[in-house]
Formats: sequence, C-alpha cells, structure tokens
Amino acid sequence: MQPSATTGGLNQQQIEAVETREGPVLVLAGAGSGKTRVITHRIAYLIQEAGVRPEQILAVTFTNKAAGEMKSRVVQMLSGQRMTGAPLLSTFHSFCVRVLRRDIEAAGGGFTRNFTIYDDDDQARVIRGIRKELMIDDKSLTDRQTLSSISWAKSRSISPAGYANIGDQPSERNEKIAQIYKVYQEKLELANALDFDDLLIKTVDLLIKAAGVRSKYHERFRHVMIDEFQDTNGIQYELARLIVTNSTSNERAALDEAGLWSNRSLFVVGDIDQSVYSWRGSDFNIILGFQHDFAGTRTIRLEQNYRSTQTILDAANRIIENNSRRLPKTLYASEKAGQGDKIRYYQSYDGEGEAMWVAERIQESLRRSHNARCAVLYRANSQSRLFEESLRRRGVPYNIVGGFSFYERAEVKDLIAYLKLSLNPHDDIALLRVINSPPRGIGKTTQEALLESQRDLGVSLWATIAAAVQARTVSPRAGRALDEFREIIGGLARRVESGEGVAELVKASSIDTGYIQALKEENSKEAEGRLMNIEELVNAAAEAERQRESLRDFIDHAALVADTDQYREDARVTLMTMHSAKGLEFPIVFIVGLEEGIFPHSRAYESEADLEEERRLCYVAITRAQKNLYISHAMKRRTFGEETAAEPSRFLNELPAELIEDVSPGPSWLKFRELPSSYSSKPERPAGGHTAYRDGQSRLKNTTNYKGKTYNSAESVGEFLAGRARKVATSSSQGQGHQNAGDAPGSLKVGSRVRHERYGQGVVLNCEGTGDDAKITVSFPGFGQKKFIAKYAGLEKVTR
DNA sequence: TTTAGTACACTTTTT
DNA sequence: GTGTACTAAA
Repeated sequence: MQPSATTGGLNQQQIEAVETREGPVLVLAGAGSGKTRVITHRIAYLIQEAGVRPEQILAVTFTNKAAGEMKSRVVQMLSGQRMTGAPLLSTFHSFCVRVLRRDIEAAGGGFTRNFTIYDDDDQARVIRGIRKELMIDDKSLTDRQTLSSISWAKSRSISPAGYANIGDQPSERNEKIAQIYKVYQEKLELANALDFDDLLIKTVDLLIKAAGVRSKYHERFRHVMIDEFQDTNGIQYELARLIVTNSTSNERAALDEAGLWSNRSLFVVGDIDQSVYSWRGSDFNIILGFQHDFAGTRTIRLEQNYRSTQTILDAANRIIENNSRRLPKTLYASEKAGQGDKIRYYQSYDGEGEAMWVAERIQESLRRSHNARCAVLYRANSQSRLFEESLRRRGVPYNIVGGFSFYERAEVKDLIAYLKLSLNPHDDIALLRVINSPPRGIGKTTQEALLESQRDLGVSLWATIAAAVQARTVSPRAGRALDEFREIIGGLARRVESGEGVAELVKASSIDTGYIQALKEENSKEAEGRLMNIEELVNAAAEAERQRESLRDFIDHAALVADTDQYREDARVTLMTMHSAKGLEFPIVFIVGLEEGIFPHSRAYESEADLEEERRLCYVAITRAQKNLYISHAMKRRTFGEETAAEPSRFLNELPAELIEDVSPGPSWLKFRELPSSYSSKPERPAGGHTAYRDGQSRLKNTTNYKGKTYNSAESVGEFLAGRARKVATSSSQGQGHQNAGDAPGSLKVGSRVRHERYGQGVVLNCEGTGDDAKITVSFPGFGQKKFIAKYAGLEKVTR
C-alpha cells in the first residue's frame, strides 16, 4: 500500500485542494492542470480518509460524459473498498430530473412527477404551433431566436409581462416574443412538460417552497463539488447554494451560522479563461463573486500544466492575454513536456485544400505512430463536411461528435414519442409527432379541427380527441382512425403498467403502432437505414434494462444525452466543435477555419464581451493539444455554393511569429505579416481578392477593398486597451492584484498611438520599465506585434 | 388524405 | 449543399 493512496503523485496545490475537508473552497484551475484528478482524488480522500459516507457526496459536471468518466475513475480508485453507498456524480440537469421525479408535487403548481422533458426540437415545435395559432408570421423573428429569447428571460426569472417591458422603449418585437412566451408556458404546463430551463427553475422553486424537501437534500449532501464552475448560470448557483446552506436568503450572515461548515464543504473548480457558454446563461462573474458570497473561502490556484508543451502554452497565454476580463494567470509546462515543436501553420487556397492538407497530415501522423490520436476542431458543426469527405477519400476512419445524433433521428424520436405518450398522454408535442406516422388517415384537416376545438376546451389534445370522438364532431372515418390511435396508445400504456421490460416496450412501440410494417412496405434504401436505427434503439433499450433502468429512465436519458457524449476516447481521429472539445485532450490537434466571420464568429462582432468569449474559445482549443498543434485557414470558401473571400482570423495575428512554422507552399498571409516593408505607412490588408494569392507578386500589388474597423486597426486596439485599463483599475481596487503595465510618465503610455518609420501607425500594447530603456510592445495593423527598446526604436508619438 | 416535386431559408456554440 | 415548407396532382 502506498503512503497515501489518495494524494500520491499530486503537487502541493493539488494536495491542498484534495485535503481541504470543510468550508467553501474555490479552485482556480488552468487548462490541463489536473482539475479532474483533483476532484476524483478528493472524492476518494473524503471517503477513505475523512470518514465521509459515499452517498453524502454530490459532484456536478456539465456533461454526462464527464460525470461518467469521473465515476469510473473514482470506482477504480476505491476498488477493493467495501462501500455502503455511492457518491452521486451527475449533471445539473439529470440531478434536477432526479429530484423532481421524486418531489415536484411538493412545489405546488400543476406539474406531476410524471412530467415529460422537452428538448429543443420539441420546444421549436411548440413555438411553431403557437406562431400559427397567433398568426405571427414575422420572418425577422425565427423560432430559434424566439426560443433563445425565452430561455434568456427564464434563466433570469423574467416573466412574459416583464419581457414585454424590457429595454428603453416598448418594442413590437419584444411584445411578440412576450406573447409567445406566455402561451408557451401555458402549453407546457398543459402538457405536463418541462424544458431544460424549467428543470433547473422548478428544482430551485421546489427547494425554496418546500423547506422539508430542502432540508432533506441539505442533510444528505454534505459535500458538494462543482466542476467547470465558470459555466454555471445563476440558477444553477442558486441551486447549489440552497442545498449547501439550507437557507433561502442570500444574506451572508446566514452562511456564518455556527456549525454550518462542520463536516460540510462546497468545492468549486473553474477557469474563467475557459468560460465559453455565456450564450446559455453561464456567467463567470459568479466565480468572481464566490469569495464574497461565501465568507472564509479558501482559494487555491493550479497553474502547473501537465498536458502540453511550452510552445503550445506560450501560444495559449499570448492569445488570452488580449482579454481584459480575466484574472491574470500563466500556464507553465512540466519539465517532461519540454518546449516541443513549433505550431505548424498552413494557408490554403480554398476550403477543400485545407481539408486535404489536414487529411494528409492526419494520415501521416497515424502512419508514423500507432497510437497517435488526432482531433480536428472547428467553430461550427457545418464545417465538418469537408473534413469528413477528405478523410473518407483517404480511407481514414474517424469519429464525429455533434451534428445529427442518434437520438435526434426521426424514427428514434418517433418511437420515443410513442413511449412518452404511453406514460403521459397529455404530451401534445409527442402526440402531434406520431398521430399520423405511420399514415393512418388522420391528416391535416382532422388535426387542424382538433387543434381548433382544443382552443375552446383548454385541455390537452389527448383529452380533446376523447371529447371529439364522443361528440362525433369529426367525420366517421376520422373518428375510426382516432379510435384506432387511442387504442394503440392505450395498449402501450397497459403494457407499461403490467411491468414489461424496456426492450420489450420499445419493440412494442415499433410493432403495435404499425411503424415497422410501414417502413418494410416502403422497401427503400432509406427505410432500411431507419429499420437498422430502430434495431439499434432496441439494443440500447436492452442495455438499459440490464442496468435496471425503467422506461422513464430510458426516455429521460434519451432527452438528456448531449452530443459530446458521443465522444469515444479510443477513436484515433475525432472531428468536433471547439465547444465539445472542452475538457478533452489530444496529442495532435488541428484548429481549422481560422477566418474572420467563422472564428471569431460574425455574430460576436457586436460586442467586446462576445469577442472575448471567442478568444477564450480559442484558448480552449489551443490548450487541447498535448504535443502538436496545427492551425489553418483558407483564402476563399464556399458558403451555400457562393464563393466568398475569407480574411484571416485576428487570432492568427495575436500569435507571435517565433512560435509558428509556416508550412504553406509559396507566399502566405503569415509571411506577409512578418515581412518588414517600407512601402506603406498605411498598410494594405492582405486579405483582399483571393486570386492575388496564387502568386506573390500580384498579391503585393493587391489592394484591399476592406473598409471599416478591423481587429488590429488602431481604433479597435485603442478601444480594447481603454476597456482593459478600466478593468484593471476596478479589479486592483478590489485587491485582485493585476500586474499593471508600468506607464512611462509623460512619454509612451499603454494605448497611445505611435508611428514607426517602417511599420506605420500602431498602438502601444505594453511598456516594461520607464524612460529610454523601456521595452515597448507595439501592435501594427497588418504586421502584428513588435517589441522595441524605446531609445533605439525611433517611435514617434501620434496625437489625433 | 397522401405523395412527389419544387422553392426557400438557413448555419454558432448545447444541457 | 441541405433540410424543411408549401403546392399541385393522384
């Protein structure tokens, strides 16, 4: 037996984190600093050495995948140990489902524990229905936009009425959204359905209203841990706080109660620089406020990186330095990792060329090493296609995460809808989904009539159908068809009640409903694929049954699995978005499509905060790499079939040349960037017409038609620095100790404009020291960052 | 009522 | 290039 099974191989800070048994603990953990290790070790430590009962531990993650991985690691660490219970490792959402399935009725309100979960597809259908009903056909207001507005409002506890009054003046748009929002909530309640936001909101609601339930969880979970804490939103934080403090007031005084922290802890681990989900309501200010919210918080920093080479970390550090809203931190490579290879950069003529290059490099790496693992990371799922094609052409097997997941396939969703109905017939969305699939004579007219009378009755569609059949308000033929449908659902419900197994029930949902029959008769290749998917679903059900899951569990699982959960660790080549890659690591990483508008995404242009989030995403992507990092971009790209010139991403410009090896054939944008030239004090942007890039000479003559601000225009850099200066001032007054860049009094200040005889106008990014010997870093549009010693540089101050 | 064909809008990231 | 929504014909 080792001296300490639970802290062996950990560094000082990690050990401190693991061994802190009580109180609020905030771990600021950089990428690759052994975050997961710390959490798993701490769980093991609490159980083995602090005498904590396993079931008193709750560890929350953001993906099922992370929870599963943590679970298996903990099990491994505790193997041989006789355990009375097991720690609960789960996502926020599945934790909430668990709580609500038990106790939702205690919250009052119309929901029963038999509720259905609506995923975003279901949500979109609800919205579509409402828009039809309210006759809102505004093309500038898409379902998705409406949905995200509603979600935004919900996660901030804004009611429909409140939403209408949001903003400075009443807007027609907001009123429309508010109107849809109101009906949306009514529809969900009628259907006994909760969407993802509701799962969290209802749980918080329950814990606030039902003191008994709250105490129960407070007593049970004495040690709560939250992974990826920077991704928590206000409601999730509230949830954790309710469980830990058992208090509904946010008063700090309540937390100081004697004995609260005795044999109790709240242990959160996060990294502001990896906060990339603000669009989903997450708010990294929660991390910043944690110490304030919880008196006596112990803060531990992990900056030692165990994953990547120094080159990769340098790149990551340099990128993230450009953000103003952060707690400064620098990652250090372990000695073992060393400096490593330079980052390889490739500029291709078009998107296809980029994909071919990537596929070639992957094939090369796989040949060279038998256990090489590569990842291709892109900003948006739609970028995957080209890479899939190029890899397929070369016969390289790959695993793709995201896009169309198994549980999103129509036939799978159909069968699940049948099963949902057998448990909760009032689920209108499920009912509409399958009422006529396979076709059974309940067409548009009948459905429309049903929806019409539903409006008068104000009950679920299921109840409406019963009433319609009874009152004979539909044609006899439709009536017979509806009866048949009711019989199908009723039959399934009886099977459920008689306790049949999950696999048996899934089979029944495909046979009794005529679904399989219809597909077989279709006799097409497509139908064959669907049949195979159904078979796959039955297999999944059999597996669930083996795990002693109920039908309910099985359906919940189908609703809550994320795309990231498709990730297979053993795959040699993985294609996925940068978001999905968070928390993972690969020896070889390709970051592709480094182009303005794609990455950073054009939607982020509107605000500096959004751009910083893109930059954090870039930081996340870079830090996934262990040994080799490849970055690439194309000069033109087809979108829809339309060819468009692409401008290199600003993030490329933020990488220092000494970390990069340019492997592009011929002249590249990067070489141009580094090229000292005196022909322009008002440099041309190299990103103009793509044709210019076929040879260097015409490129140099090429002038850009680019207008407006760019990332490295003097204006935007100046603006950015002004923002940073503000931030620095406020954070240091709060004692957060940002190392301020020393200003040379009276001479050059950070943010001031200077002219260089060679590079033209630029903006001072950093000053080290003062006077003539000061080291000055300047960013020049089109040339990147340059460092000078003040007295030799001959910089001329520019005043506007 | 069903189905086949055509126009069209759309592309961030996800529990 | 792709999935969905609408329209016309069987």
